[in-house]
This record gives sequence, C-alpha cells and structure tokens, in this order.
Amino acid sequence: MVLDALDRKILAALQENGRMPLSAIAERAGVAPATVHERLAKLRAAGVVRGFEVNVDPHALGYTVTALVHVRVDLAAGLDKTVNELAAIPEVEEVHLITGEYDLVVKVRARDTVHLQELLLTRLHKVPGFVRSATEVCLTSPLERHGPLVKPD
Amino acid sequence: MVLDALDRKILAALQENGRMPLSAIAERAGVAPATVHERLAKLRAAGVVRGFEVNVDPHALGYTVTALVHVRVDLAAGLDKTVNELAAIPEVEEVHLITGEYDLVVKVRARDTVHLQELLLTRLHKVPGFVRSATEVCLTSPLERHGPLVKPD
DNA sequence: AATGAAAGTTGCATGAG
DNA sequence: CTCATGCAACTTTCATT
Repeated sequence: MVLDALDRKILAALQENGRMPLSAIAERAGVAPATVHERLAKLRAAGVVRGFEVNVDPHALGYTVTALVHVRVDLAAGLDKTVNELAAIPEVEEVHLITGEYDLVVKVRARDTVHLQELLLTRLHKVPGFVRSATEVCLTSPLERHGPLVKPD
Repeated sequence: MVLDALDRKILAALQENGRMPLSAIAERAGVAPATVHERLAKLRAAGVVRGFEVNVDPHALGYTVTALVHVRVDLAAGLDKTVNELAAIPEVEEVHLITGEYDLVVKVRARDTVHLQELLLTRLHKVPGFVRSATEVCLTSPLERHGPLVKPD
C-alpha cells in the first residue's frame, strides 16, 4: 500500500497518542473526521496499522530486570517450533532471527535476577533445538519506542 | 503503586486493544465504566500507564531492515549526551545500556542496506564518545510486543 | 475520495451511596 | 472506592459532490 501525506499525518498523530480522537486528528490534518475514519479503516485493512497498544511501565508490573538473550539453536530441529515456544512465554517481549554467531535474540523481562535465572534455566534453555545462550542484562533503557517514527512530510 | 486485580484486568484489556472503549473494558471486568475511567486516570497519574501507541508495520513505512547495533563508548565523554543523540535519531527505536563487552545496544530500522550503512557511518559512528560497534541484522522478527504481558490473575 | 449531517456510542464530571 | 445519571464529545454511516 502506498501512503500519501494524509496517511502519514494520521499515523504520526497516533504515534504521539494512540487514543487521540479522530476529530482531533482531523483538525490537525485539515480534513473532516469522516475522512480520517475512512483512511484509518483502509490502513487497518491493508495491515499498515496492526493495532493499538498501551505502554505500561514494566517496573510498575514488578519487572525490574530486562535482558537480551542471544540463543544458538540447532536449526535442523525446526526453527518455527522453537520460535513459537519462545513467543508463548509471557516474559518474552521480542524474538528476532539474526545474522552472526547466534541465531536468535530474545528480549526478556524478569522480576529480579532470581526470576531471570529461573526463566533461563527452566524455560529458555528447554526450548526445542537449544544449544547455548549468552545474556546481556540491561541496566537502563533510555528509549523504548514501538516502531520507527513516521515522518509526516 | 500497588496494582490490584481490577487494575490488571484493565491493563490486560488495553494490551489487547489500546483503543478499546472504557465501557467494553468495564463489561469484561464486571464493573461500571466510571470505575474504569477513574482507575485509568490513577494508573496514568502514577506513571504505570505511560501512554498509548499505534503499532505500525515498519515494512509499510518502507523500512525493510532491522538491526541491533552494539556500541562501545568512551564513558568518560558523558553517556547522557551519547544516549540523547542516539534517541533523537528517528530510525532509532530502542536504546539500552547493557552489561558486557559493549555498553549500548541500539535497535535501528533502515529502508535498505544502503540506508543502514549510511546510518551507521554518518550517524551512529559520529555520536560523542563512539569507539566501535558490532551489528546484528535481523532476518525476521516473529514477536515484537511492547512490554511484558499483564497477568490478570 | 472527501464531505456534512444525522444517529448511535462513548467519555467524562457530578453527586450519592 | 464504586456507581448511576446526564450532558458533551466522539464515532460511524450514508447520501451527496
């Protein structure tokens, strides 16, 4: 799908505030609310807009530890199954297949280091095809946006 | 702030759909809409809810390449300044301070490999205190959630 | 594809329990 | 803290251009 300037204005507004009223977006973009409504429906239908999410502070949920776990897997064992099992873990937030020495990088949230150890030993290291892992612990995360910024140009 | 079962139900509903009407959340949680409204205001005020975001498919915006760039910096040069410059780059989506051989990991979206090279050479490698970097290119990203799942238990 | 108007929902403030 | 009520604001549909 090709995005025009109006589509990008709508997306940029929703990146600022995902619950912004369509009427407010319409005002910003200089069109009628009904137009925004129709555009948004098309963006949804085309898969450009996948959905809307709430941004919750992980600390408030009791998660104080973020870690990036690099995982090497036996690719012969069926990568899909491995990925699906990882994605089904509530504490797993991102799974990427990457180039390089490791095959996957998995972003994990844990309540504390004890919980992290438990996740690693009893969950991540037990997924199908697991070979070994290397973990980087995040001290702070100054930026955690969701998706690249839309340039409304 | 301490979250009770109702708070978690509200957050879980908003994780499914960040634009879900408060009335629908109220029905799911078995309370009045006004109650949800008040709880949400408190969750916002307490910083538990940081905001709402739209989840846009990066491919639709023309970003086909995702990369995790590990960066080693001269910490004496003022880490805050380094982080701020990175966070100001629109193509930068996450910045984490990590333990280990590198100091930062930066998640970047690029239109293509040419754009990635440009970002690395003309932007990331020019931030204050930059020493060296190592880049992992993401082939696919089967899971990209935003925050750990709230368990409504 | 965009609009304005109409009809149906929803959000929000108030006051009461 | 939770809820019921009422009004303002918002979303959605549809006929029109």
